[in-house]
Amino acid sequence: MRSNAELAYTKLREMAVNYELPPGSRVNEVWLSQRLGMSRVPIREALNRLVSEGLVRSSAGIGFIGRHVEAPEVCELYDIRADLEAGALHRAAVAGADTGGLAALEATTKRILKAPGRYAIRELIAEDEAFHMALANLAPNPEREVILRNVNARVRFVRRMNLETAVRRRQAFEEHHAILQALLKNDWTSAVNLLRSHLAVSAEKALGLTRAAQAVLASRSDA
Amino acid sequence: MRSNAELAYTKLREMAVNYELPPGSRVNEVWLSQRLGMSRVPIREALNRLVSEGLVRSSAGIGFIGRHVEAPEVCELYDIRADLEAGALHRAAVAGADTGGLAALEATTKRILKAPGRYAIRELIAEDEAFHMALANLAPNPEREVILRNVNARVRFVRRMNLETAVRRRQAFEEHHAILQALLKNDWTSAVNLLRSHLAVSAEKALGLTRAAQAVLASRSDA
DNA sequence: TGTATGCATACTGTATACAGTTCAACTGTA
DNA sequence: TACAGTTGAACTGTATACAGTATGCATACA
Repeated sequence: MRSNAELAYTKLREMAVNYELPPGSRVNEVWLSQRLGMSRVPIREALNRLVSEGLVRSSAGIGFIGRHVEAPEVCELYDIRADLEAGALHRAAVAGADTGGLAALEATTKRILKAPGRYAIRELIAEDEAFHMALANLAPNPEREVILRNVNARVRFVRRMNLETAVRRRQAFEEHHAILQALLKNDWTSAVNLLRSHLAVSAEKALGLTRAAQAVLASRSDA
Repeated sequence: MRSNAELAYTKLREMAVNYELPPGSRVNEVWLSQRLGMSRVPIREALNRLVSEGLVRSSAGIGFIGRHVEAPEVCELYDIRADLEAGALHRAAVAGADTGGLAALEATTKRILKAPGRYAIRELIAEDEAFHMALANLAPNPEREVILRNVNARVRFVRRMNLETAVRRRQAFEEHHAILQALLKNDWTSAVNLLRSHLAVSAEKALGLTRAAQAVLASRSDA
């Protein structure tokens, strides 16, 4: 039986990732407490964890504050992501990691490329993140995985906007395919270079979407 | 006036960094509450934040547990550190960052190299961390800085053991000096390579010290 | 009409209480 | 002597209460 604090953490983390905690404003603890059917204490415990994860802000005397889409933050997180993912792939190359396990990933990528338009955005996001995590985990490092999962969560909103058009979907998964082709040929140098380029394009697109993301959130709070 | 939760966070974080919370055992909340002169609530709020920062463990029904020195974790954190720091320096190179501000760092490094034995270990640790952070911040990225500060805190204990001998001190700061020399000549390629080598050596030394660190902690708990 | 002030309400931070759980110490038995 | 079961103290998770603070709103004044 999970504790109330754990339940609160799961729910509030999901809300924070999706910008459902009021961006730039105080998070109303009493309202959340009624909404989640528990006292404020486990909610505050969960919010404290989310503060350390960069998913909620806090301010003395004010309490907890919903995070906002910030272009500099998106940029910084994509840079971190690029350095950790490319670094991991380079480490896998140096270690001569077995790439056989990527065949399943290649099959999935091909299946998506056949008809990118018929996939739910949330499935594509999941596949996108799984692809990148699988590559990084060719050089296993649980601590790096924790950081990447956090970075993924924090940029998921703009990343998903980046995959809303068929054009961008096709481009992204074709780039995945090219990376996988290189890896399956054990052409590590090409794979690392292709990954870096892919991440640079993704960062540029995501950054370009921060204004649109902010507009979406603004219209939500007007409603 | 800082809140009790903030005071608790500062104090408990310091204790966690120094392995003063019982490694592998339950953290006694009542004892801490008496010790810090406040109720358990702000202490639990602080401990929750430290859980998300990897400085404390938690287990359902058991509560909070002090972290241990783990060789795999040290290794993983050093890999992350290497990828982020080298990545940052590479970004600074690409951006043609101004290295003029490093002259002060070079002066400090030279001063330490004159008589490494006369410095308190805590000063050397601070200078070591400041050196690396200054290099990383040649390509400013506040989110990366947060991660690096956390990684530094988590490996500080073994890192400090690595600087307890004059031999290792001299070696480390000579490597700093070489990196700075390359940077002041705008030889970015050499600087990145020297930094990578330096970090690899540091990782190896730190990893070699995990057993000794574990022994130190074991003898503490026997006392 | 705009701004300042006062007040009431809502909210935060945290102390305390309590039900349920964990664990160390003890006892009985093989 | 070792081990399983029991017991009770200590501990955790969290609900509730409350003092202090933030904020929104109403009123007064320039």
